[in-house]
Amino acid sequence: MADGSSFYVTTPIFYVNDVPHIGHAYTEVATDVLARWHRQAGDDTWMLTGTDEHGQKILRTATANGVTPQEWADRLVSSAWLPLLQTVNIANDDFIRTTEPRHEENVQRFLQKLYDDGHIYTGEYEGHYCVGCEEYKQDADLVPGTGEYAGQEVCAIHSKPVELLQEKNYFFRMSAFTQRLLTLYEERPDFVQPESARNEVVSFVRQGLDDLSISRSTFDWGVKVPWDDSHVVYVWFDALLNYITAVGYGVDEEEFARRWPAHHIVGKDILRFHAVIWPAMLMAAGLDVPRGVFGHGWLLVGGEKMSKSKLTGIMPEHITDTFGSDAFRYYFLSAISFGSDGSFSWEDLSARYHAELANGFGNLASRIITMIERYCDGSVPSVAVLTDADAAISALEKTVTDASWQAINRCAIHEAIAAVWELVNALNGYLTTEQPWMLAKNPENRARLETVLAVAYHGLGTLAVLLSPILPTAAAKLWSALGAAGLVQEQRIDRAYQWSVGTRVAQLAGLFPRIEAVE
RNA sequence: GGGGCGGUAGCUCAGCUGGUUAGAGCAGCGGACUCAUAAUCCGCCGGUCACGGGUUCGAACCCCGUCCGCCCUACCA
Repeated sequence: MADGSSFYVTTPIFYVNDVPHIGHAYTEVATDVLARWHRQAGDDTWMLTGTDEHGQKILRTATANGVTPQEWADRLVSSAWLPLLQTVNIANDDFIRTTEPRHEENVQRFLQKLYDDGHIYTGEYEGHYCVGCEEYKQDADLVPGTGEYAGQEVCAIHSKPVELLQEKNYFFRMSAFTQRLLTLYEERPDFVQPESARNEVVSFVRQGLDDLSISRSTFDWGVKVPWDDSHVVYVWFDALLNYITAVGYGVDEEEFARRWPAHHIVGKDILRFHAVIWPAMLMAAGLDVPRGVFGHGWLLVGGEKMSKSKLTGIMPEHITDTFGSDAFRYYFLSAISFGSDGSFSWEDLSARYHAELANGFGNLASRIITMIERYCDGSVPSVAVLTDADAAISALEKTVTDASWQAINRCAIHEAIAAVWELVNALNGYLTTEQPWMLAKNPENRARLETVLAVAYHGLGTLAVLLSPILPTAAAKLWSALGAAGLVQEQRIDRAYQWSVGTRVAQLAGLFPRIEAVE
């Protein structure tokens, strides 16, 4: 059960130069559902998201567009990234930008401490640098170029030439933490989830870690290295620190102690930064490592991974404009086992929308509310004598409440939804079996009719509470149609079946109307 | 080269440390019902569990090998 303890959960901060696609929205939605669920269970919850705004790529794009990098970042944050949160209905508690003083100042504070404590040294680095990747590439990462770059070695990811750079760099002695990291993975098997992601990380660290170059002097769009302002901090080193600068690191010890450590939800492509580099940085600074790092899978479109660099992404609005934000949230979290890759297709989305949301849940709500209006004049009925069938519904309400909460505690979002859906299906079956419309034809069956409708009504309310994190809009509409008091998101989800019934139902517009033509 | 993950009904996927006739959802087919968003409920159809060996009383699950897909990592150059 929830005990009011701290639950701090983060998304990665997104690189503002990218265009938001459904992969970004997927990460946001998954994290938001975990946060909403914990919040609704009474945990001291905090959800953080934000944007990563430094680095050479942004500087170059801004210059090409004739504006300062700060102006460029401002523009993208307001035109693309904040709207994304609205599009998929994210209830984040904070939004951090790496260009904010609260971040930059404390990145410097963190770095200075590592420097003072001997974790940083001066070195020389030479290598092939890919501007697109913001990192030096190994030879193996290079492939022969084609087309206009024929004859040159190009980055395998961006298919653009790399640059041979040599610079004085400051290095973080990450190699010194190899053993401590392995011990961490050993002692806390769930530190990296899922299992497949953990295996990758462990085998990587077992090969031994190199020290990490953490500064750049070839451009200046970044956080200044405090003891050498001719260098700026490497963008990843800078970015990772958002997780602590956003909750008071260095300035508000009370807040920091209350929130940290966090659960990090990330795409598996950036797992290593979060499961290796980041804990090593924290160890060096004498801070707690995260509670856990969960690497979710990729969305596959036509069997291929969506790529942020190659713009094969689908915009979230394409989906929400037709199906709504609730459907977006439901679809990606129920259809994909959280942690695995998942296939997206319009056909599958449409099929699941109609089968599960429209015909399953939406229609269930509609038939129950309508019958109470028609047979009870809208007045919420109460139970008389309970049959086994009635008791089975009540028992199931508790079962799925417990099962879904347990699943959420394992980050098994899809399992939580599947558990709740057992109640949706059971209630549809219950109505078919009990046939309240038949009972209504004979006044002698009045008590039984009211009992059946009361049981169904109660189950529907439990669904509203349980589905609130996933379908916040629909759940709120349903809650109000049920005539229940307060806001649905304020109802304790870990005991959803104990909600307080209302006295009168109100008309309910279709929660998930059928959608006839899909592009 | 080393390593990881995966290859299960038309589609998307479950199948924990091996144990009776391999499961679900969707799609398809048939029936019941009418409160409801032409919705719901029931039943049926449907698989040589990538392939070849092996271990075992018994393997989708363990071992060896092969093929295919994706990913991580190295190196020769």
